[in-house]
Amino acid sequence: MSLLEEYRWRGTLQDSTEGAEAALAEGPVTAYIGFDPTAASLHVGNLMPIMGLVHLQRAGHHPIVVVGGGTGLIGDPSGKTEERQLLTRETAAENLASIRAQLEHFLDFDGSTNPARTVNNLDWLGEISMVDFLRDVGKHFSVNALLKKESVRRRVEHDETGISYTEFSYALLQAYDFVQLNERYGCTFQMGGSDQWGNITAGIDLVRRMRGEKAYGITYPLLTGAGGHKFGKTQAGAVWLDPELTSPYRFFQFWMTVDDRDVIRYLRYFTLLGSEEISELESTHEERPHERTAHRALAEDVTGRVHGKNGLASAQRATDVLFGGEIAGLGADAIADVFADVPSSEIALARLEGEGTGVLDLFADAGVCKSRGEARRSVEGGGLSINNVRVEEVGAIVTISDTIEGRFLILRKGKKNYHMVRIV
RNA sequence: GGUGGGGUACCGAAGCGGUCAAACGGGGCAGACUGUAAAUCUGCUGGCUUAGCCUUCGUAGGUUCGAAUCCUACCCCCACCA
Repeated sequence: MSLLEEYRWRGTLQDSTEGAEAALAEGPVTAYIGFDPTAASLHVGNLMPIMGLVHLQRAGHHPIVVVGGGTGLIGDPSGKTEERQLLTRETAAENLASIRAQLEHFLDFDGSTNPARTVNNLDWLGEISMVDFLRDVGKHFSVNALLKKESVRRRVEHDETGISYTEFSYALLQAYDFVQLNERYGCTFQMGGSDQWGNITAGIDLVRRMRGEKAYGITYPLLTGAGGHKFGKTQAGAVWLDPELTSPYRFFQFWMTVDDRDVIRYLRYFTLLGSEEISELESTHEERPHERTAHRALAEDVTGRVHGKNGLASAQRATDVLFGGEIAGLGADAIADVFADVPSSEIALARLEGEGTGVLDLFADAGVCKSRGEARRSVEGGGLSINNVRVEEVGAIVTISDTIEGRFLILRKGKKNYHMVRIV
């Protein structure tokens, strides 16, 4: 199966420029995707492009990840209604390093035949002089055409926000990236989200004009969840790949609670499972949805890739206990293990001795509830429990005798928000 | 710069002297039902030492027994005009 056929059945091919398929069929090509170094970690929203590169590399092509240290300093106006906050060079460089580390879970950077590589476009954007840039690059762009670009026009038409000259120039920089990558690495492909179409074609044109070479582009669709929610956002914010920001347990749970209508699609997008396996999961899911087979497969595959065997194992252990068995039967050591990934806090032993501590304070201090008032309301609505026993009274008192072997308290809000309090 | 309109809780949006911690909708949280799903129904959605008290309606002052509501100044936004 060719690369584009792979993308097609997975539903991750939105569009491709003319001749792209033939060029890919001829032999290994070098292709790139750009990532914004706006944060020190990638999040699940970046998985689509990452998987795009994974398939590319598996098909024997050469992936290049461009972390936009230079363009990140400028800001892409696409999809933005307001001027962006600019990054500092230092931040961009730090973020780049940690992003690269995360990508190593997906791509092979050491293989001898077609290793992936990361490059920072600041390497050339930081060097070129204004005069050279305007003469060599700017000359090829018509302002008239730029003004017609959707991303620019929307901003130009809105007088209030407008667009700065800086962001207006963004498309030129990205196009110039393509030229540089073509020159340095023989790169002839660019991939990106469908909102990048304009930037990609601008790059292709510039490669043709400045380098006299034919280049291609393909785009993937922008992701939306079935409920119309933004993909990858939870009430707690983005779902990050960094275990410090989103624990493997939470990460696993994110996939376990995906809307039924999305789960098969996500299996195609975010796992390497083949079409037969996915079809099988699909029919299992349709016949016995309560078994959550498809969700489990999705969560296991993605969590395993991002957090490794150990991360996946601990997330699964916690999930099995929390959503299957009883906490009551477990010893403190087993609990410590299971809850290693669950959010936790500490409480002084002294507060549980004698008088003990009120449940409202306990939940508020642990951060499970934002305030005592919220804790009170949750108790009234029957939403809180300690060690899986529902809290019935607003005035309930917790003492050392309620703890698990004097070491832990397991707080829960709602059905799936667990929190461990360690007694110190 | 001129004229008119406006800034209310997470968002949108009512309120226009007391009965306003502020209608309604969305979102969020929780409960029920299920399957850790969706849909639906129900409750909650400023804080606290909770029959009460405290802080909130752009900012700062003022009038009044009493202000989100009236007055003054300032800041910001929107529309039209220049």
